[in-house]
Amino acid sequence: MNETLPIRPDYEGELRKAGVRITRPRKVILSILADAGDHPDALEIFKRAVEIDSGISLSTVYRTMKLLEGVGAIHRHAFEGGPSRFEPAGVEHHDHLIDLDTGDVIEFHSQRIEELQQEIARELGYDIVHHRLELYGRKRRAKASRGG
Amino acid sequence: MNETLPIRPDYEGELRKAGVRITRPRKVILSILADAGDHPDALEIFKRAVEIDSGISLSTVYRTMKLLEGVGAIHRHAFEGGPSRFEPAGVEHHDHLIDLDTGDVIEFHSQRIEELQQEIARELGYDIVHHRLELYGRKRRAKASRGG
DNA sequence: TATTTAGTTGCAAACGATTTGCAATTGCAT
DNA sequence: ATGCAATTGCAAATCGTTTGCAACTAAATA
Ligand SMILES: [Mn+2]
Ligand SMILES: [Mn+2]
Ligand SMILES: [Zn+2]
Ligand SMILES: [Zn+2]
Repeated sequence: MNETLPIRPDYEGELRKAGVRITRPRKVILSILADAGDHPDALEIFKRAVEIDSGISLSTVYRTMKLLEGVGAIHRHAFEGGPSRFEPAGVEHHDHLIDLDTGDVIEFHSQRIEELQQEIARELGYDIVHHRLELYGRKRRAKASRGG
Repeated sequence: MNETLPIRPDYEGELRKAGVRITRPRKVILSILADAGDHPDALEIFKRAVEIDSGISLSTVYRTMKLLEGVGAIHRHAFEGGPSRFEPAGVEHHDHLIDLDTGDVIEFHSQRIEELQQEIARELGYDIVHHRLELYGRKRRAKASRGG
C-alpha cells in the first residue's frame, strides 16, 4: 500500500488561470469538492452547498460541474444506474470497485492492468484517450459460516 | 423483402423456459438482436423492427430489452454519453474499445486483465459480480506522414 | 471609489432517455 | 373455441440534466 498525500488542490487559482470568475456559489461548491472524501452526485453537492449558502441553485451546481469538468478540475463517473458522480481530479489515477449491497465505492489501482490496456489498444491500432474500469461486487462471505 | 424470421432456436427456447410468452413483437426484436453485428440502442432496434412490423412501439422495445436483460439473454452497455446499447449475451465475454472519432465499437478480450481484476477484488475482500472495462481512444496516426 | 459590462445566477420550462398507467389486444392453457 | 392473465400501443409521467431569460455581480476600467 502507498500513502496518498492529502493535497488540497488549489482550485481557485487553477480556475482563475483558466479565466473563470470566482463567484460565491463557485467558492462554496469548490470547498465542498475539495474536502469531499466520497464521490457525491450533483444533488448531494447541492444539499451540502445549501447548508453553507441557502441561495445556491441546483442548476448552478450542474453548470459548475460541467465547467470544472471542462477545465479538467474534476472527473465525472457514471456508475451503473445512478446519476453522475464527481471527484477532484488532483489525485492519482485509480479505478473503482462498487459494492452492490451498500453502494460503497472503493478505489484501487493496478499498474499492470493499465499497461495491458495500453498494449491492447496499441495492438488494435489505437491510442487510449481515457478509460473506465469498474468492478461491481459484494463482500466475500466467509466460506464456512452459520450466520445470516 | 424478407421471408422467414430466422430466430435463433435456442434463443426462443431459452425464453420459453423462463416463462416468457413469445409474441409477435418479441419475435421481431429477437430476430433483430440475433443477427445484429453491432451494438444497437433501443431506438435503432425500434427502427429495424418497424421495417419488419410497422405496428411495433418503442415502449415495447424498451420493455423487451429490460425483460431480455432480466433473463440474461442480452447485455446492456452504457457507453459514455449515449443511450444504452445492447448485444446478445450468447457470445464469449469481452470488453470494448470505443473509437472517439467514428463511434465504432471494437471488441477485445484479455484473460490476463480478467485475472488481475479477480485478484484485486479478492484482495479487497470482494467477489466480482460483473465489471465494465471500456477504452476510449482514437486511431493511432502514423508518426511520419503527410496524409490527412 | 464609481462606472461599466460581460459573465453568472436562480427560476422555470425544455430536454432526451426511459418508464408507467390504462384500456384494448393477444398468447396459450383449458 | 373460450377465458383470462400477460402483453401491447399510446400518452402521460419520470429522472437527471440542460437551457432561455431577466436580474444580478465580479472584476476590469475610469
Ligand atoms: Mn475515485
Ligand atoms: Mn460487444
Ligand atoms: Zn485505470
Ligand atoms: Zn472483461
